[in-house]
Amino acid sequence: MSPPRKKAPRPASPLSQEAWVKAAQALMAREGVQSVAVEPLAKVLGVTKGSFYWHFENRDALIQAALEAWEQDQSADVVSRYEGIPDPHRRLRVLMFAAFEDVENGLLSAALTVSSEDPRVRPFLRRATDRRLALGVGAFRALGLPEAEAQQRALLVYAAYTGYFQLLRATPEAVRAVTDLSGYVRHLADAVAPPPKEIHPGP
Amino acid sequence: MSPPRKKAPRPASPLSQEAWVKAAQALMAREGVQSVAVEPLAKVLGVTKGSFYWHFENRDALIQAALEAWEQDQSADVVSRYEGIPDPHRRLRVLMFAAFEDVENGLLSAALTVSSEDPRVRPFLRRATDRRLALGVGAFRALGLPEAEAQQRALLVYAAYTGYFQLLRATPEAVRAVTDLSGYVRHLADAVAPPPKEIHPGP
DNA sequence: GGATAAACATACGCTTGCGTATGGTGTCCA
DNA sequence: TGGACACCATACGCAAGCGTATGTTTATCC
Repeated sequence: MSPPRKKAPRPASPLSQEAWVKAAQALMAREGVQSVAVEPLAKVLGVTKGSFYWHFENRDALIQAALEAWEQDQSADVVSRYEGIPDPHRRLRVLMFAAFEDVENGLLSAALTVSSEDPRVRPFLRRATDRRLALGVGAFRALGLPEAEAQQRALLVYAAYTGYFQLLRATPEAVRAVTDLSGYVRHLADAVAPPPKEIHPGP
Repeated sequence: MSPPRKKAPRPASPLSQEAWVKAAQALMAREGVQSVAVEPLAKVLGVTKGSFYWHFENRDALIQAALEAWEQDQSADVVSRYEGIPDPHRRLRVLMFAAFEDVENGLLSAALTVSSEDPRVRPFLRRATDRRLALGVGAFRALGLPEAEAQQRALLVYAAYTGYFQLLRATPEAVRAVTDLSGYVRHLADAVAPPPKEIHPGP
């Protein structure tokens, strides 16, 4: 017989909040925040609205939760993982390649950028952009570039990043014509921080 | 006397189709295709739905007309204007600077990219992307670069372009921290096609 | 100066989606 | 074994938008 434990009050297969959040994120990644509707989501999960309004206060709460989960993953992922690399030059390149290789995250960021007019999304997007740009500026400053120059290059790299995934999202056929992604990134990296020769710092 | 024509019965200040199209474009530029709704638009224009459904078959017809007008402006604008410049190097730079300086157009393109999931928008976006990328590839090929390399650089430039306006649209505060736009573009141009020294053509 | 038609307004039915209220299960635990 | 409670279904009211049907105004032509 199974021991009469006090815990495990899961009846059969009860939906958790997390299931709703994940489904919401998947929808957001494909069609933006506006498309996150309660009833269609419920249909996808095989339940009705009754379930949803048990787990969440309202539609806004779900969207908020989905955005917060995204932000959590973000900061846990990139920010802390490349601080360890001592050589600033290598750190920058590793950072860039890793960013471009994480297609899923790139596409979701692009999808969020899409919904930037939404007042719920805006603060999250703002923080993410600031964090990423600051990371880039820090990397270029570590290379000896002055602040203004570092900002410029960081913006260039980030625009190339966000633009790439935006294009991949909007017109994937056009992007896939360029088969060599790593060549693309390498060219970008070489352009903003030439690797073989020495760097000439500001005056 | 005027000939007994059947035409020209303009009463006082009747709304034209164009007024609806322009209003629709303005809305699209700010909040995407989904936000182009008939009744709110009518309220903005100071009329009711009755007017709209006299001028247009339905909502789709308006969206289609707005997209076609946009495409018309597009191809009439850039494509034919820079074909005249003989020096390929100068042509590329002029093209880039002009593109980045046309903020309005850049933002509208970004807004359309936003609605890329919409089946009505997709073909227009596809054609625009193809046209622009082809323009870039042509410019780089004229510089003597091989096809693959030219495609890579064109994609890089276009991603930097679309990403810049995407960022300007989504988080303008973060972008405006970098005050020197022309410096940004110049750096990008120098990176993909160094101006002062000679270019080394392919083998 | 009355018919005609352009350019609207008004009113209706319909669908989608939000939020609420309330009823119906199963499980756990005393 | 019978509450208690977590989890979900059903049913309702409500608002926004689409599209249609039909009135209403106004200029123009004869």
